[in-house]
Amino acid sequence: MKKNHFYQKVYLTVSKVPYGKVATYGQIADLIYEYGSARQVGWALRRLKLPSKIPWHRVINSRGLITMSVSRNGTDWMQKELLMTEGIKFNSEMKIDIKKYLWKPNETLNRK
DNA sequence: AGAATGACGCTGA
DNA sequence: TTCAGCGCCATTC
Repeated sequence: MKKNHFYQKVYLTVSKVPYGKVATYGQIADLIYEYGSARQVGWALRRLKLPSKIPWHRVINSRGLITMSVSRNGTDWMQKELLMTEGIKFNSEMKIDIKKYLWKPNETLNRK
């Protein structure tokens, strides 16, 4: 893959998400690829093989939900387990308080 | 090369 | 606020 550079940036950005925080696909996409390519972030994580040093479980959709998909071979529920381990509380609908846990790249990441 | 798919997001109802 | 529809774009068939 020639565009492996794209994935590297995704992994790098995701790695910067601090413990107990979450980021959305759109947020990551906006940081590395400009607005509009949120889906490609999902592709990058899908290619990621486990176990991985990348905190991929901290990446969720804008609704504050874990995107469930049969294509993930069951890694979706694993994500929930990992997030709970980080102290993130889930709602009755497996929904988290994204307003509280959303990562702020502005403060955590060094300004560009 | 063309069409379908997908770990998403935004807007409108 | 929640649900459905349309749009984006790289990867895969």
